[in-house]
Amino acid sequence: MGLFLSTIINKIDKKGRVSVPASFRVTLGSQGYQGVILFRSYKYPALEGCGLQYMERLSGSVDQLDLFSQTQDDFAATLFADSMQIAFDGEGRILLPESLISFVSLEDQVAFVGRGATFQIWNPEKFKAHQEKARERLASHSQTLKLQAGNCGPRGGDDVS
Amino acid sequence: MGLFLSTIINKIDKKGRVSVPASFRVTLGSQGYQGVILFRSYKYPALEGCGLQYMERLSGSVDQLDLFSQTQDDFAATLFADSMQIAFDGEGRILLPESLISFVSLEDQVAFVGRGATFQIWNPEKFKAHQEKARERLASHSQTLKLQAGNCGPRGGDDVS
DNA sequence: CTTATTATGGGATATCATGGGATAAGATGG
DNA sequence: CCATCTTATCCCATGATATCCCATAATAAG
Repeated sequence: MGLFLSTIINKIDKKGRVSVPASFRVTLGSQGYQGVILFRSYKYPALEGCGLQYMERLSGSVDQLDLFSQTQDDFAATLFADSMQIAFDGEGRILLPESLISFVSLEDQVAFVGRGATFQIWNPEKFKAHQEKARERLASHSQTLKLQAGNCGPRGGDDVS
Repeated sequence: MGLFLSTIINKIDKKGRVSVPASFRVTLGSQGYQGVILFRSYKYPALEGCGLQYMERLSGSVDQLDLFSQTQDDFAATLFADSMQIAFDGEGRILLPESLISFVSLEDQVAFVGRGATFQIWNPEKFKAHQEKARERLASHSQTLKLQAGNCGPRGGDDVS
């Protein structure tokens, strides 16, 4: 499974269509579905995005929780209920529902923000401010990162809440 | 087998008919029956919904419980005795029995709530409140979900918080 | 510099959701 | 067994919008 890298800003038109960056489309398509899964972030004014395979893995994780347990119920009520599966059109665009456009305060541009195994969709101005804060935090704490061994690539640690 | 995702709100008419969302109809139909299985939730003022194939798997799980045990009796009394198999009409609608409408306190709108392998039917206002509580519970316990391994083989899952 | 790919924009068509009415089927009573 | 009533099923129409198709401009790659 490929990675979502870079931050790419595309336009959203009057109908709510936006081109998904070509590199993201390749990574998404390799997961078995020509489209995206989107849901509202719980932490930021942004959308969380991933491919179908990633969502199926999440689904498998929820299934491994005890059937009918409170935790399973709560994940289902938030994660699946909030997710939208949106297919690419012939030109590699998706149509964003008005509810998600409002949630993210999109105007005429959309920022696709790669996050390794997943990506986010932001209002570009808001993301800029968010990124500055992230840089400041890393700099002030001199944060480091352990490089994972092997050829599976970084899989975990992505924020979906 | 596809996933039930999103929350879609449709109208219920005077006859008790409601359109099953097109994406749900596709997922349900792929399970071998053009219709839904519905039964009353024992935890929430909602209906549990699934496809025929899922109900068959549930049946297989209950069959593995001890014959005549209290648990098996209880499951049988709730899952099977209470279940209704309702076919789509020509326009992709189902007719909800008055007993289920009352149980869920439906007025003029119905929320179809995707939950991965199954879905629920709620009164939209009640679901909104329920979803907020679920978010709060997940946030307050900092619940995490181990991402199920993909095709990297049987390694330990990674946290997604 | 040329070609290919990607992104953008507009319009037509198909699908979905909604609403109403006719007909058929099932239940009930005589 | 038949008649009647109720309601489930089927059929049709309409409006909204999602999907599809096409063209053009911009950018990336060779």
